[in-house]
Amino acid sequence: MPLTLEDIAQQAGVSRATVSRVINGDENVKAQTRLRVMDVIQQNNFQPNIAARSLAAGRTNVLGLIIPAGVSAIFTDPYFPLLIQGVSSACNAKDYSVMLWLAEPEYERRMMRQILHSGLLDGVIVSSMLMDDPIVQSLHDSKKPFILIGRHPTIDVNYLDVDNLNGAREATLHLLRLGHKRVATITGPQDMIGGYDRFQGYLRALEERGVAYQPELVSQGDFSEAGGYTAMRRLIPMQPGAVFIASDTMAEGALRAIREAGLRIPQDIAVVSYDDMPSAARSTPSLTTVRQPTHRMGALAVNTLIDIIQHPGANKRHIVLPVELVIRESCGTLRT
Amino acid sequence: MPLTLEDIAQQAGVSRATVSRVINGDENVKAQTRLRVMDVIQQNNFQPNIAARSLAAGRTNVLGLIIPAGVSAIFTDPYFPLLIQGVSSACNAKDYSVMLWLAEPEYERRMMRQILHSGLLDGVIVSSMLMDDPIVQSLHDSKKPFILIGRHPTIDVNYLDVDNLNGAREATLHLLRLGHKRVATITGPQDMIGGYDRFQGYLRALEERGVAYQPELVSQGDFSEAGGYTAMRRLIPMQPGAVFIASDTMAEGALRAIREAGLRIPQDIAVVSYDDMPSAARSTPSLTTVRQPTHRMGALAVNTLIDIIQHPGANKRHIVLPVELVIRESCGTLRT
DNA sequence: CTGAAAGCGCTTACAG
DNA sequence: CTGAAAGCGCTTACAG
Repeated sequence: MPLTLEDIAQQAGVSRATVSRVINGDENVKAQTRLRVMDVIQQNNFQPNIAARSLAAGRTNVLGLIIPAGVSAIFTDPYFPLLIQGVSSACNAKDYSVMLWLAEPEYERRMMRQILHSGLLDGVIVSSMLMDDPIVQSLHDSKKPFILIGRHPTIDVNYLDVDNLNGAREATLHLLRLGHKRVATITGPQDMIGGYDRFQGYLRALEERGVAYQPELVSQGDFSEAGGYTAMRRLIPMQPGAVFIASDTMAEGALRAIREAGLRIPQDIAVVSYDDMPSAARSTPSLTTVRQPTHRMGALAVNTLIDIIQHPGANKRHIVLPVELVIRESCGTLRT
Repeated sequence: MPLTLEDIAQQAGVSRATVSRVINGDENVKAQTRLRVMDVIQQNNFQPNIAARSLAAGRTNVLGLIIPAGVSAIFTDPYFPLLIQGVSSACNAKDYSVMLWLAEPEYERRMMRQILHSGLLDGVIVSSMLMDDPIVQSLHDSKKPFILIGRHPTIDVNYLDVDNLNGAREATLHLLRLGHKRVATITGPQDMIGGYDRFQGYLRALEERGVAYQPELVSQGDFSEAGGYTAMRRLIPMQPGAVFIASDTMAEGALRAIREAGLRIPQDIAVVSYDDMPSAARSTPSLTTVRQPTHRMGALAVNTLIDIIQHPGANKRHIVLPVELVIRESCGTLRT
């Protein structure tokens, strides 16, 4: 049987209240007592029972990470492993644990009940949700601390995002400045905020340069490799000279479609994409892409959420990280 | 405030013991009472407090999934998302939740304490461990139910595996039967059981066909795309006519290296790989590969683990799933 | 078939 | 600075 507070207390010659105070960093313990208790804890490799703590104190040091399972990109996009790694790593450092929820529609009610009422989670991180997903409203209506990765267009929530609009705008401007007239785009799903904002950034760039928006140069993808492939095949007959693609993973699929059509990159079609995943530099040709700090976002979401938990009354956090265009081969150079 | 058992009991006009029995499927409740109680539960969307249940009953309906964070392939190999999805999905169906532990060496002691002593987990699934990882021994020494994905060479544990040796053997035999003399291999790490067994399968095939083993035709990878690339570059000067690669993801890297060297697939170098990830069929050329049911393995691990939890005394489970060679373009056809 | 009661292992006012 | 005690919300022998 695992040891209990009581066991430690006996060995240290104090009450279990004192042991509890030591463990929870309460100031009001004599330094000498503290040391003695910590010694005994160390020696026994003691770990307090989380369930008991949760019941008594109402906290568990467990955070939930919710990702919709429906997103087909979850299998092909390194975004998710990177994000999960960032979340996990920050949790470890802060003595929190991660509960992973792949949100499947058929279990959504169960999931929300568990999250909101089971008392298992101190807070929740939500990533890559559809904008109209009722989960966000449910969380917002509850007392449960949570943070979105990706801003929300209508509900005032804590969120962490990258500057998608400006990233996409810069990427598109770069292609326009290189002299391309027919700059197409492969978008993400328009019901995901990241997909939406990146498309808006594309439009903004066209507008700034006085280039007319041409609907036939827009092809919607789903952030997956296969979706990028299909979207590019629809685009090729429109003879774009360049294309801004809303994710590296879709770009991989698009490159495949371009190659199959017997066209060259960047000579026939120049490409700029988004994410700067580790694979972008290894691609053939290497991808010019907008770098976002995915791993760091995961970690920052954790730290912000913990801060939210500890300061329940504070204002909503709106954190927007800058992005950066990384220029490689796929966009080509100035057309002369 | 969330409702408690007591609230439900009052509304239903019974004691909280009876409500508890209904929730936990105890037979000894009159059908009529059961219906009444279930009605009240439904109406209130009641969810029992997990911490309290855990403390009282010693179970949480939470399973842990441990994956070593050190594996570089975790970012590039769709194996992990697929496995996680399988685990998550099966847990949802069985009313369990998933705690994800990316095992980072610096936090390993903390992790083991939490897993073994915090009372948070009913059981643990461990995937892709190094063979000599002390986690396995720690779990084995504890009372905590657990199952390995991938067999263990020396410790008698519950495990679920695919027939790696025979899969690799079939893959290699296929290349030999096509008439190749110099069949190379890119292995996985030899301190991971999957990497080891697949290399043994390669050796077995050579032996069966009376082909001498040539160490210069063996190049070790790490299950990542980049590792496959590097390993293939070492192999190309040895002029292999074919290569068996221990994962699809490494094969992607190897294809890149072969292309860069100006060689054709399969005409100059034939390729067979392992996993049959969704990307294998989309690759150019499409990959001949050994199919393993990754998603199903995740789900089966969950169901087996739950069974282990419910039958603590039973014999150790050793489940080995069959694999199947899927023939596509990358292996070419009979040389004439 | 049902209820009263003990107890799971913590935290935290409260009193000193 | 420390301890005795109440209480968190469940489960489960035990008694009837």
